[in-house]
Amino acid sequence: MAAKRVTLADVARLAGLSQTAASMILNGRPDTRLSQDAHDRVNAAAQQLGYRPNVAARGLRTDKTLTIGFISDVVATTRFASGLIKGALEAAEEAGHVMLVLETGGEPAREAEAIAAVLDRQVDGIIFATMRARELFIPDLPAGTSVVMLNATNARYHTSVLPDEEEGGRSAVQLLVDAGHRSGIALIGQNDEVEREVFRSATVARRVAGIRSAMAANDLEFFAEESIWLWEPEDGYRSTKALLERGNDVRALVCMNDRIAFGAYQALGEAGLSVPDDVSIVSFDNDELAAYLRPGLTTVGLPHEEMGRRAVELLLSGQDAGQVLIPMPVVRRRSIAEVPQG
Amino acid sequence: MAAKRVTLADVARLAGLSQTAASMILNGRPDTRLSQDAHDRVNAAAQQLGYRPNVAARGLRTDKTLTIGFISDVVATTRFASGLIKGALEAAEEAGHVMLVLETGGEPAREAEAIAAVLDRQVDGIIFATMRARELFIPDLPAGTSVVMLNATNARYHTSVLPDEEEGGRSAVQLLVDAGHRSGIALIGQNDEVEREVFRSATVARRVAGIRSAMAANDLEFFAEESIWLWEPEDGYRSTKALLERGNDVRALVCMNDRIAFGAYQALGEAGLSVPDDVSIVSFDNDELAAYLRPGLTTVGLPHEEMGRRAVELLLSGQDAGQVLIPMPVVRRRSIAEVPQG
DNA sequence: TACAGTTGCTAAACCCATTTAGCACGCCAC
DNA sequence: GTGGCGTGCTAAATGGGTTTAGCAACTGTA
Repeated sequence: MAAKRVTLADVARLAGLSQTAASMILNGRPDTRLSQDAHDRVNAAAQQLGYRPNVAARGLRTDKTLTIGFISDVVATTRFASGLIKGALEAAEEAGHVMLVLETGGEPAREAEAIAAVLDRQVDGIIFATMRARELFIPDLPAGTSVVMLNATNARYHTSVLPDEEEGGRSAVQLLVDAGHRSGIALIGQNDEVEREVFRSATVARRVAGIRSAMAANDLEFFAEESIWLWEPEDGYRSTKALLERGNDVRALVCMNDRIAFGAYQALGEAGLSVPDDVSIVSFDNDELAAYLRPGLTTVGLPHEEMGRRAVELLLSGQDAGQVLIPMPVVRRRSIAEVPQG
Repeated sequence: MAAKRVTLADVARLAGLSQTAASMILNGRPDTRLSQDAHDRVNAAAQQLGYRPNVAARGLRTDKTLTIGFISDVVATTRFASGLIKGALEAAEEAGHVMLVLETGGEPAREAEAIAAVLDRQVDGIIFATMRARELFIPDLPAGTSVVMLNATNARYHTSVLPDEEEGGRSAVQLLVDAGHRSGIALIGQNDEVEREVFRSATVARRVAGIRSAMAANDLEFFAEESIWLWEPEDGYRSTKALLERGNDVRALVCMNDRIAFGAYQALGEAGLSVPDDVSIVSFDNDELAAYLRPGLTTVGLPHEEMGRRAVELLLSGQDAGQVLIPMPVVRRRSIAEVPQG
């Protein structure tokens, strides 16, 4: 970048005052005793020259760079959690900050590099984000570094922002209950028996807990639970197909995410069953898919933007807020049918 | 960020040499006449203290911050073009650079703010990206600012990276031709008659041109062209349904993008027609949707990652490369059936 | 009149690096 | 013995801001 910028010295010179005076006036320092006239001259000069402070130079002295480091595994580069970035970017912009975005692919070596890179640039704080909520191990950071975990947790840094999965799980079941569903409900994507030993993520466990607690509270039971290792459409398709072939009377499906639900739609369609007249479906995430499906999929959404937003706000507020749970919004579309009572 | 870092002065002190010597040695300056012993002592000291230079301080002197500004309308925050960011992020990382990511939502005021913000931080260059390739108007930048347009063009800054849509358009038609399709081919999403006056984007025009040139080269004609204003699944569904209801003998669809194709699958499914046995489909973008569909959708992909990558490489190389066209990869899945000749 | 207290402003240090200019020493040649 | 040169290193300037310490002039009070 060539073409030298206007500096504070230029402003001071034009205003006929010292650099000190110019600095104090432009920063609106309260206790200074500079005259109104001095204020006017400096402001006019700055205006006239189009002066903008050099953030790097200022940061050298003040240790504030108005810059946040956003380090994630694959958040920026996959579509699943890009809402996290969106919310964070917006909140940062509103606070007059800017975000350095780095991705590590979850590799420890790149992660260490990323941390060093943002620290070298004197960021005001770091947000660590993961696509799938999980405990994140991060190397030692200089004492005093502000950190917020986003969709992640960490033993040393307690401030973290997570979706309120337990409540979300309850909401999903409640949608079915409110529509009058009492039997023929299957869970697609999770089977506690089979998955006793697998750890998917801290939040999936909570989602399941919420689902089960709402089922129990309503005296309901799943007549089937299909375990799925990967939560992709293909898997949802196979799983639902297998369930259908076992010949049960399926009336409603709780799918662990929208991609599974997408596969379920495909299997149901092939079997000549219609959503929601024959089978109601409720799911999680509010993936863009959910709106594309016919009929639209009713789902309990991941509040990614709100989470990203809160992470930045917490980071800049500097307080240790512990775990902040963001409510998961219920997005009603047309995949749940009312069941006549009786 | 508290906890003061190790500075060059610390290293110099520990090595028993001047700061000058330490700086020169750590930067590997060639013409210096410092002794091997001095080199060893400085390197050891830096190692021992875990010294990392303060990029901001260095940038103040050298005008290089190893930081790139990435300003886009909605690239980071929607899933459609996040590949652009991914490629750029990777290339930046490989070059030891870091990216400041800002989004403007396409609003001129936010754009001006974004430009000022990255300029205030002395970035080494700026990449302007758009989700839908288009001519982008940007305010005056200081002379000498390095700029690359990504998936966009600009009158003043000529270096831009775009998908090779014309060739991509040809590829799509060629897939059908190679499979033996000669008739019953419809175009979904574009009708030159209707859309004579609408400007979608520079690249859509090229895509269409490529499609038409390949059709002409093979002596083929579309028997129908469905214009669609928005390219969403819902629109693709309606459009295809309308086409089907007109009772033509549809054998193949060229869809302008994967979301339209998604809707086409739904309409075809409802009409009891199977892909690809009854109707073959080829499309564009290689959206993640394409892999979710059953059968998988054959599509000509947007090479977003490669584009992002090239944009960073061009920016850092500093040369004016004009328009760089990145080939669109053909992604073969199962939505095109072979037609028996005769 | 003299001393203290305000008022209005500035010189200089500082942040952390890079870079320019140049010093001190040893050696060689004449 | 001295001018010239190569060797090995450093003091100080620089980049663009913020901040501390303090100066000079004026006002008010005893």
